[in-house]
Amino acid sequence: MPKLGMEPIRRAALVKATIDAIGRAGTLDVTVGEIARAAGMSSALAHHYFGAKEALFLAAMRQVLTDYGVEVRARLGAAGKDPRARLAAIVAAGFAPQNFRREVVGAWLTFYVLAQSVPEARRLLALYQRRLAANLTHALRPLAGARAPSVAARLGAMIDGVYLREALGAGPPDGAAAEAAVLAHLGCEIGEGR
Amino acid sequence: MPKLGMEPIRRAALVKATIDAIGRAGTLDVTVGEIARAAGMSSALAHHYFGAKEALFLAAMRQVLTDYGVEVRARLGAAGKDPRARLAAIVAAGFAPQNFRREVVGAWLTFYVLAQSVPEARRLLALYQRRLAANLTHALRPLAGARAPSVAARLGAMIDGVYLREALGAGPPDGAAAEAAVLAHLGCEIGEGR
Amino acid sequence: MPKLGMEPIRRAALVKATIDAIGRAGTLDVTVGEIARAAGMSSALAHHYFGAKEALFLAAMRQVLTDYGVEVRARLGAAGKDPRARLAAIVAAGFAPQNFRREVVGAWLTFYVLAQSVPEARRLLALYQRRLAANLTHALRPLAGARAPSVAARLGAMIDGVYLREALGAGPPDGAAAEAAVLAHLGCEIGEGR
Amino acid sequence: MPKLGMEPIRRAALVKATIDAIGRAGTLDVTVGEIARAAGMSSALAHHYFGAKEALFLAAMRQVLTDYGVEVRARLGAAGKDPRARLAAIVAAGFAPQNFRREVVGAWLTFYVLAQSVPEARRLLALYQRRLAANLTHALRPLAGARAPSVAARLGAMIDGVYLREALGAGPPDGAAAEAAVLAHLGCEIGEGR
DNA sequence: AATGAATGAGGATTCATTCAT
DNA sequence: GATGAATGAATCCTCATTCAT
Repeated sequence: MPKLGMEPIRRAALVKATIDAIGRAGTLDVTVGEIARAAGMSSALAHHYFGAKEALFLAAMRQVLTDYGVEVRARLGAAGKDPRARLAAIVAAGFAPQNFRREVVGAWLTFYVLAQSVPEARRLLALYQRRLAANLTHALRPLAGARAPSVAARLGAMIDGVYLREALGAGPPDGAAAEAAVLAHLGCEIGEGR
Repeated sequence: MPKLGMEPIRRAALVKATIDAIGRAGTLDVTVGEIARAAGMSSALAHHYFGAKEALFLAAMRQVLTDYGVEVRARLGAAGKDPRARLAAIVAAGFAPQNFRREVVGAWLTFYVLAQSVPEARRLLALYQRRLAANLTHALRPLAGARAPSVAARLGAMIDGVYLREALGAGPPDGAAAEAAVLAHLGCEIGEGR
Repeated sequence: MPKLGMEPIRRAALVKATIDAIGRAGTLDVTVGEIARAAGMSSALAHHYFGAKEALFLAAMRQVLTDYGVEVRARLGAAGKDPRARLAAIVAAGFAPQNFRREVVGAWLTFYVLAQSVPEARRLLALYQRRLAANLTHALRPLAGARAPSVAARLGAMIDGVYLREALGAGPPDGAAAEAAVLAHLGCEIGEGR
Repeated sequence: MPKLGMEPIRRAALVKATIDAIGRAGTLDVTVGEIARAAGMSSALAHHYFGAKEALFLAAMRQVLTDYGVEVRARLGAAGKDPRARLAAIVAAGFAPQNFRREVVGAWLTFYVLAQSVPEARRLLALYQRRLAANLTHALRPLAGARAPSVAARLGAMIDGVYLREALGAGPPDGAAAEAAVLAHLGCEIGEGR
């Protein structure tokens, strides 16, 4: 008995199932059938809602980036005006338990790969990187002055690098350690905590 | 016109074609047929020599890691005893023109993904990471003392992060800029050049 | 023009086509494509329903054995209590026109071969042999007493031997002659009709 | 260093390897490569000597039939003139240890299948059956008179049936039991040993 | 809204067979 | 005499996608 207004529910379920499936498999080699089954529906319905597999992947990617963005904004809101606190908030957002689960980390990495062959994915990723850079630069301005952009670039790279390494670690990802590594780099760049 | 002793030649050609194909496509979704054709032979022959697609991928990965190792050793040999020079040599090896071509960088990223689902790939990557960490730690010992291991970990993450970002850059990868970013991080960690 | 509830229809059509194809070819070397085409569908659909070629073969084998079992039970039901009549019924079942067509006989032989390499096929065949032996032994008890089991074993072998020879005969299999041969053996074993 | 006069040796080795391979696998699905390797040579050489896979199979079949014929003649020679002894000799030949090994029995069965699709194989098998029938009929003449041909036919079927069942038995084939079963049938047909 | 039915296209893999050496 | 090299031709199987219900 199909119900009305199912569309958003179905879409969300599919997107979630996609992220989980990709993250768990560590590959983009997941079938629409698998995803749909995990989301409790037929693959035909998945196509009905997303039209094509790639669109489903992009929606999943968008979701991951959106979740991250939401987390960042929330933490920035709580961080107040202090630049150091704002930087810490941005960094912490990426390693917060919600977004730093194994599936999400695994999915993130595969999205980097997707970005190499799918222009829209590349655009999404570039957008994320620009926003991150902007946030970091803004927060760094009072602390690093003219060096802010280049420090932000390095900080962004550091975040990605640490993330990447966690994606391949054996055990469950360790958010605290990851965060500590990035903050150590940051402290060094802005002349603290040596 | 079959000749004798073709095996090593064919294998090398296939490995090279594999790296190129994966790097160019930015995906592991390349067919054995494509690769074989690029290497100038039938897909059946590729299977004859490698048995299965995965073995071909692993051979390609091994090659990339080997090439990197060779580069590192060569530069370390030329760097002499000075710790700072040795660190610079290790960093520079990763961004040297031979290994920092677009295809190689793209392939490298996909290998990270492969490592998520193929144990042997994971092992290879872990081996590379351990060697890198060991090299860095050793060179850092005189400069950072007890901090050497953690500095090495961060430096390794930074290298990966910068590499990752280059993999997605629009233009051809910029080895010099990448190297500069990593060295800036290093300088900061060991108290120079701010 | 897809309809609902096609599955049993398709499965049955595939099983029938498989028996025909194997029987006609006299080999297990029939492609899924051939079978599917003969059953009026794509090979992909055959895989959809059976998963793998072997499963299709086993289903065909099961069908042949089931058909035989049905025939036996029907004839036993009609044979009443008389042991001699029951034995004749069992023998006749194997050579009844429905099951003694060239394709079925040919298929039967190839299933013997399949049983040599596929455990499940071996199990099915063993089951058939046990049932046949049990039926024969039971019916022979009043006529052969303690000798019943060994007589049943020989009778079973005779049935198989006659079947085997018909499978290779030039013309269409001759059920009446085959049956007569087996009954002659039986008569001899239980002391009649010499 | 190729030697002269290798041809008969190579051919024999290939034929033997073929029988073994088919018997062991219980299928005709053995590759020329496997067989050639087992015979200690390249598959190219196998083709050089036999031209095609089917010819190799036929040669193997011929060998099996020849071996059987040799055995029969040897035992008939030793049996003297007594009809009963001659019949026993013919029967025993089929179940003699040399020819009643698992591989040979398995191969025999697959050859029956081969005969269904390869005319030359059918001819070979028919030849074997005719000779067997002739031998049996001749020996039966003094014992069964005009009934000899039909008794011979049944006896042949019995031999095949018992052989077939041994081919599928779990353990190693039991020649003695098989022979006993056939002889029991024979005794019954010619009025002995009940 | 939802799905079972259905398929075309494609890809990995196998293998008999050929050929130059 | 012998073989490594090489391939074309299959074949199984998977999967995204479409469609009628």
